[in-house]
Amino acid sequence: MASQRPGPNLSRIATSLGVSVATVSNALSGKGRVSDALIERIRAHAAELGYVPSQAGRALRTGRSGVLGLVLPDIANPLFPKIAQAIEYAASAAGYGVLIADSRGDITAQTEAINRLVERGVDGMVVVPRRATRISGASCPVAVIDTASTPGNTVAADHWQGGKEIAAHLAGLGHRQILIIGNNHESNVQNDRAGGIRAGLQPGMRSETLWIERLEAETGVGCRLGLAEKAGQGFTAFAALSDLQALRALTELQQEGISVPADVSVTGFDDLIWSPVVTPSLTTVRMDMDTIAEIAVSALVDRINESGTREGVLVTAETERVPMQLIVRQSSGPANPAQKTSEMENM
Amino acid sequence: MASQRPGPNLSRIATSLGVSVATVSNALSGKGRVSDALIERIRAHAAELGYVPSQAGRALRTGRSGVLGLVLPDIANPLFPKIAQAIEYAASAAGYGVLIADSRGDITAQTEAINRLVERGVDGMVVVPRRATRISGASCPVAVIDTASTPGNTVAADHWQGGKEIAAHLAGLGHRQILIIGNNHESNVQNDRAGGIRAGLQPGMRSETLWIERLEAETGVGCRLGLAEKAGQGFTAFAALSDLQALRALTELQQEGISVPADVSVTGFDDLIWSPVVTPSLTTVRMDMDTIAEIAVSALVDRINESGTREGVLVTAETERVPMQLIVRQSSGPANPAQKTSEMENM
DNA sequence: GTGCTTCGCTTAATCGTTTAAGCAACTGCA
DNA sequence: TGCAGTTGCTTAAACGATTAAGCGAAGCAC
Repeated sequence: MASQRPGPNLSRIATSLGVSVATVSNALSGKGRVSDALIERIRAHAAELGYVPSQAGRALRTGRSGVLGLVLPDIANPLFPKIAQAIEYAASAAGYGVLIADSRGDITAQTEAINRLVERGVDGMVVVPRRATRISGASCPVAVIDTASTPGNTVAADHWQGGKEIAAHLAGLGHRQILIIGNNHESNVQNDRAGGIRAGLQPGMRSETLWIERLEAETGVGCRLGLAEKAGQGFTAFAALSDLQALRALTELQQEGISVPADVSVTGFDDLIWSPVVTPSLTTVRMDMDTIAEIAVSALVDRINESGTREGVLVTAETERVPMQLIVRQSSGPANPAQKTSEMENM
Repeated sequence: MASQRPGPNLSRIATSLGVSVATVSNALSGKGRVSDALIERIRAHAAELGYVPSQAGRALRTGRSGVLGLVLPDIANPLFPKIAQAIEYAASAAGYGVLIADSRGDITAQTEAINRLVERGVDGMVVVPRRATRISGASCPVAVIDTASTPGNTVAADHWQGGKEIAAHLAGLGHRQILIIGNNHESNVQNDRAGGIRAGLQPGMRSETLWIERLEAETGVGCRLGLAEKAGQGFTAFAALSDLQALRALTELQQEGISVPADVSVTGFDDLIWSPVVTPSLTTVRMDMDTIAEIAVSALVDRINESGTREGVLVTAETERVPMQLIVRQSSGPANPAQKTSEMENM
């Protein structure tokens, strides 16, 4: 019934060559004492037979599955592709597989998802936490990717610095009144980004923050953001805390006849897939996901190799903040002098 | 060295209760002959100790890992979140974990990714193939999710029918000249969608197709699509084959002062994350990913359970096409009579 | 009461790998 | 020659689960 694996195993190689399984194992892993000649013969024969070690056998013996878990709790997060891709790449390079667990946005489901991963015997996991959830002690090393201000964060993009880049960019273009557009004021990431923008403002500049979820709670989902009115009040730059909000702002402004970047500028965060192809293409700030993933995975792998005891621990990395990179495109331009003052309110 | 798993195992439960491991195994799986009373005692004790079966041990013995592979070769595909989420959910419901393998868009890497999954001992895999690649015989059951016209396709959204829905919708609004905007003319999915649109046109209607990749090959990446000129030629509806292209069309039109939907209509495909929140919100066609994933996974699981021999086979499902659902939003409206004829060319 | 079946549990083998321990044979040194 | 140390391989015991086979005891029929 239990279909035997098709490929050859150690013992097949061993009998076929007239040696013991232990020798084959040693030869392939390079661990024990085997003569160079025999190592060569064994390796050649293994390759010829297309030998693939059984992860199950190895996992059972070593207590290590060679698999990392990836928990992505935010439903349909547009960053998902980049994160998953980067983590998979880094893990794969380190010889690990990646088991995904999505909790469909549900907070209790996050714990369930983590448990499923643990039951499957992952050696560690990378968690991109939902909002401000604490990771309850899973029984394996955990790396958290969120933002520096999240307690227990392992590594993340330097959202604060990204915000300062945006502020500096807009300041350099002559903007004085900036409307920050965020989605959720409880998000650590968005708060850090907004904080960075505010910290980067120069004397004489002011900002205001619009949280979409709050607005939608009053006015209904998908409502107008009322950006035309804000432009009338003298705001010349709209700094969204994510490209998704930037896109929403951009299209709303365009629809109401306000030209970007001639009349006002719009910026985003994350360099999501559509940012280069919309018109005008979006000025944004990109996170170096590959580096972040590599740091997270190697911190995890280090901890796995070092600790014999399989305790659940939040791992730490040397580099906690990875710089973000400003990508200047068409959606940001010099401040329109006509809108610099508040005279437009009366138009 | 090999850290022993923290939790209790069968033998711990067995000795603790003074019975044999086999009995414990039988009691928990409900397979052998064990008295009801003892089953109850064993289950209770296992639960109390927080027993979690070792997947490694089970996998080794049964030859089944309880893990499915998910191969998503298109780099940063915006559908990734929905697909991964749906597959993970369906697999999880069927008691399987999901191991991801992204091949970063590289075609040879697709084979590598598949091999990595096989080496990790997946019981089967779901492949969303890149372009028109054939899946070379992996040594496990494979379900392909692409489109009906792809050879070996297991299940997919009915892209053709989706196209017809769009055509019918636009026809009903009085549009007569439709510009189909696709990205890649080698994509089976996009061809089916375009074919469906053309098949759905009514007498007196005509369509033209614009492939962005071709245009970009001449004019450069991120170039204008020249939709204003097309509008001048009498096209009143722009039917993109993906929401990404729809977004590109929408923003280009808005930027050039053409109002959507007052002057022209724009539609997309896939109901991607931004579609409801842009202004105007996008009329699109949504695929039922949950159903598709469920069909793919259950076809896979059926095949896994039935076949003792672990051959590589493309599995088939009863339902090959899952209907798509038209989502009418703001970006499509009645055809503007002023643009119906070709008089605008001279304006 | 004898023989047969069924019940309820145990024994033991097995999956494929790793790795500690053991054991010849050989080397080097006195 | 004798003894220690090294080399090169083998033996065997795990890891944790599943499952076929075995085996007393009890139930049942004649």
